[in-house]
Amino acid sequence: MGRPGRKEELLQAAVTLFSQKGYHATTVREIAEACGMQSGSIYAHIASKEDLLFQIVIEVADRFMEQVGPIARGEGRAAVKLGRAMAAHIAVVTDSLETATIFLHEWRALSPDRREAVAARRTAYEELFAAIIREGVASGEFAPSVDERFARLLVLSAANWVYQWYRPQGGLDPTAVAERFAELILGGIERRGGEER
Amino acid sequence: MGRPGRKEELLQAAVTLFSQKGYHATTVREIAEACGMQSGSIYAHIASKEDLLFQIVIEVADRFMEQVGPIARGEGRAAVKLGRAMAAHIAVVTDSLETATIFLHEWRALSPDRREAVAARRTAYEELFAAIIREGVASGEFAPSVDERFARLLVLSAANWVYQWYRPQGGLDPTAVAERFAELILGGIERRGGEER
DNA sequence: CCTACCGATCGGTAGG
DNA sequence: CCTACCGATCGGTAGG
Repeated sequence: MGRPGRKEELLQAAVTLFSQKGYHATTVREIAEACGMQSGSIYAHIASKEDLLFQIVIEVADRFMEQVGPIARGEGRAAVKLGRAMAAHIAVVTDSLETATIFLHEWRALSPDRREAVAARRTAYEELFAAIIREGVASGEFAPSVDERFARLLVLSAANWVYQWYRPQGGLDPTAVAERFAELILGGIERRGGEER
Repeated sequence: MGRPGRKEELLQAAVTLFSQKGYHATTVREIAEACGMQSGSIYAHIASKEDLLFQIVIEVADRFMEQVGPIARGEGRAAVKLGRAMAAHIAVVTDSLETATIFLHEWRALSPDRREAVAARRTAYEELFAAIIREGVASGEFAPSVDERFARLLVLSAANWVYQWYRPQGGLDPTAVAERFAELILGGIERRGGEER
């Protein structure tokens, strides 16, 4: 045992270290030291190093789903929903940059069983975006030529890759990031016949 | 010494292992074993495990530059050049999927000096795409509202993320992948006033 | 949560 | 390129 919240301290230390150096390059000794305890003591709180990774990954996967799910299932024009879904996704990435980095970068380090569990959640999540795109095409908001799979990949590529370049100190508002991407993806970069979009 | 080409064998084994398990999870013993030698013998050919990683990363970085550089510096409409540049980039990713995965995923494992050298090449490379976008905006091909940075990020996010989902067995032609992305990015997904794009 | 320690394994070297 | 081996360090455990 020990004081409560001690496991959260370990998780937080693991988040910082895993996101900075990667899972394999981080040692349990470093995690323990960051919490002021001996390396062996860590196992009074967790079963294994991989458990820490798994908890981190699952938590952020759930967060993506919680934030984007209601938007995708809600009412409204597809273009608006797509913009909101992107904003919600990007907000999760930027607000939890370290955790999101681990989710997107370190899931390979999980054991096969757990990796599969994560992959299943991920597929379900991506389907939220696919559904919005399908709606837009069906309603005529989006061009009939739009390929559901590639449109989804484009949206999620841009939204995921944010973890690679976004730095909070950059002073860039997550909402602004999402808006620019949504504008580009919805309208395209080529000049239109008129000038509006 | 030893028979020539032995270093290339080691590099190839490292490529496979680094791309599958990651740099830190790969041991020099595995690399040596894949080439039928003892772990200590590897150091007759290379100075360190990190040297293998660095060579792999630099080679593919150069390949991106060689393939896309002439397109970016060449003549033609910006929209055409952007499509070609994307196609060239994606072809490098798909043709060298393992190497590209290491380049995009494992460069963090490099020592600070080498990481910086890679970052510098990367910045120069990204500038190729920025230049094409600038051209398109300047010539009026692209909308004046197009943000150079975000357009570049959108293009490179989609083109880079390919390594995360592309599988050669999928039977998907790299050219087709690039064409779909280019079409979506140039034209947008919203239906236009007319029906063409 | 500490002390003490485990078996395994790591990247790399010496000396041929 | 092998044999033999190094010091260090790894994730994790026993027994309080």
